[in-house]
Amino acid sequence: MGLIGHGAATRAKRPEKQETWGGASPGNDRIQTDPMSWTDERIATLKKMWESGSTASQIADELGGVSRNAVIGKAHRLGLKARPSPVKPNEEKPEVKKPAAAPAPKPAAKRPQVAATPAPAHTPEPEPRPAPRAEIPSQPVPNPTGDMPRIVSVGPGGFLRQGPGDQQPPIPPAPPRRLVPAKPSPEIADKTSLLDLNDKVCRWPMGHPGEADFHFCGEAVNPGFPYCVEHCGRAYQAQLPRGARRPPPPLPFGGPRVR
DNA sequence: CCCTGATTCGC
DNA sequence: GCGAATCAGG
Repeated sequence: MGLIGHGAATRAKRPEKQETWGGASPGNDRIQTDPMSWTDERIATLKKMWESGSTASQIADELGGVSRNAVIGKAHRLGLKARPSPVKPNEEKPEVKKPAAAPAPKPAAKRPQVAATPAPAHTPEPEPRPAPRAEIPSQPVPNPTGDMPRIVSVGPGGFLRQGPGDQQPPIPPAPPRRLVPAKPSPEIADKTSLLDLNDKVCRWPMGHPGEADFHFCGEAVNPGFPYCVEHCGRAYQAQLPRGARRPPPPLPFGGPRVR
């Protein structure tokens, strides 16, 4: 006794999103009705974007009519999951508590969650972690003494450039992507691997670091450049003036929705 | 504070 | 099955 069930006292109600398609005016038949159920297409888009690394918010915004929670819930129901989640590194650590400090029983009476989770605390899954993977050197460029003659090369874009040393590559060409736990699938048989790199072959990364088939271009370099002619055209681009930002990332999703 | 995803639980 | 409410880490 003595325990008075004080409901949510300071719990501010924060309806994440209560989008109501108020636009559904009477007489408006034809077009899809409110249900907005998870059609196959919507699910497909959800999957695609989810696996693509898009955030739940973006997916929800793209799909429209659904909250990000709905997206997350659906994704989990679909069996999707596993993405860098801010909260969920839970890994039972054996013997890390102090016997003297006591278990420090947490009241945790914040909410009647009825958890009742026995939590066996058994982790019979050692899961052997593969050794760390070598990283790509940003710019190994052995370029030793300045014995390199001043070569003026012409890029595909018709640009002129001095030899290395006068200028450094402006932007790193490696598109940052989701890192994966390194798969043991050396499918890079005839591919140019990290060890195959030298100043004669193109260092343009193909794929994403950490992936099984990650390798390098390996084509003959454009004289004076770390990349071949083709990739020079991608690595060295004129700086666009402010205001002319470049937001055109490939949109491989099913429905190119324009807003 | 914002963001994120995970989870719970009423519907 | 769905998703708001809530939790929790960055």
